Amino acid sequence: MENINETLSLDSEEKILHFNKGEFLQRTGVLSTSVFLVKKGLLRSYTIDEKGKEHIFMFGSEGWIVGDNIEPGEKGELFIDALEDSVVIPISKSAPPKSDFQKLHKRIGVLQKRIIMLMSAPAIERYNHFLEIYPDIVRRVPQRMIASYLGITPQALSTLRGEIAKGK
Amino acid sequence: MENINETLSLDSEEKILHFNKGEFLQRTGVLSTSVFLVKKGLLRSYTIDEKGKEHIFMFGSEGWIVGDNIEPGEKGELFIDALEDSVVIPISKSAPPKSDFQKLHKRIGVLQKRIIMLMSAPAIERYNHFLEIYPDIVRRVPQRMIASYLGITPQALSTLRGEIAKGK
DNA sequence: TTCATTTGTTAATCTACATGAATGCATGAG
DNA sequence: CTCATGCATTCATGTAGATTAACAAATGAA
Repeated sequence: MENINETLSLDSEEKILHFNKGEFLQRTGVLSTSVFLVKKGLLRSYTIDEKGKEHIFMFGSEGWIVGDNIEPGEKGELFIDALEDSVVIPISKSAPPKSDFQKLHKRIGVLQKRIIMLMSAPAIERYNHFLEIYPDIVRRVPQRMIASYLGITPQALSTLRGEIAKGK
Repeated sequence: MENINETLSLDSEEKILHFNKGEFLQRTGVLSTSVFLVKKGLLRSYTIDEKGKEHIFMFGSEGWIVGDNIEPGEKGELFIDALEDSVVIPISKSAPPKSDFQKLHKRIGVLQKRIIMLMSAPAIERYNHFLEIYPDIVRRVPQRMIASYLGITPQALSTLRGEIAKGK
């Protein structure tokens, strides 16, 4: 569940892309053919539901892969944007480099844990787990985004943090 | 989100394992080195939380991969057992066959959708989505397992189904 | 600097779903 | 077959977290 920090084995040609804070790497409804390895900075992927509410799917800082794993040929269902100025390497989904089953397995492991916690753990435990897993990200993004990632409202997170502070 | 029905490209030696209904392929706390491609039958993977409650992580029928994607070298956190007599092919996580990024991406896609729905959709929508995705599985497992997969209690699912029936 | 926007906090109320318990049915082992 | 166990349903009650709203502090653009 920690960073993926081995270097990725890459094909011959290796594109590097720069995105400024606030720029979009992908929008919902657009064909999605690659995922992004973050070399520097911070990305986030998220959906917007029919009520207009944002749900953050993943954060991705240095070493992580951020992407929208929909069926090949389908339109993406996630927005991906840069929360900090970022440098990324796009990785094709259809013709990937030799690499890196381990990374994919790791990624699946993170999602696995997330699902289990969404189903079985109350918000406060999910928050504490988040703090363990992403100690740095907590300091890099506003709380409302962490709430969104946890699947709760900013108000609920605020209250919950108040209780932690008191209980300590 | 539908079955993964292309044939998997495999290494030279290809083990085939048989499990009877009720048998375990993996238990929590045991070293987990491979995932399982289901050729026939039906598997399920699940955790048991500290209150003793079961949470189904995935069902896997023909063509699906079922596994416990924890860090290499870590102990598994899922139980995997056979809900029907099953035939599976173990696939190593550390030295995988040449195959099949597409399959992994597909698998990630399913998890992605699941997380998004757990965060954003009420139980009834998750249930309807489940019916679309796994029309067959609904008939193959008891309802309490579907409830578990959806992250709700059997009672809640029952009530919810009653409402759907009335509303129709 | 000034003003507008975003952020975090607190509090009152509402609701989806959990919990616990009782009941009737189906199933499978002996 | 018979009985025990598991399963689905319904109901009464409890609760985590949503919603709405009001306000203060921080941030950022002109």
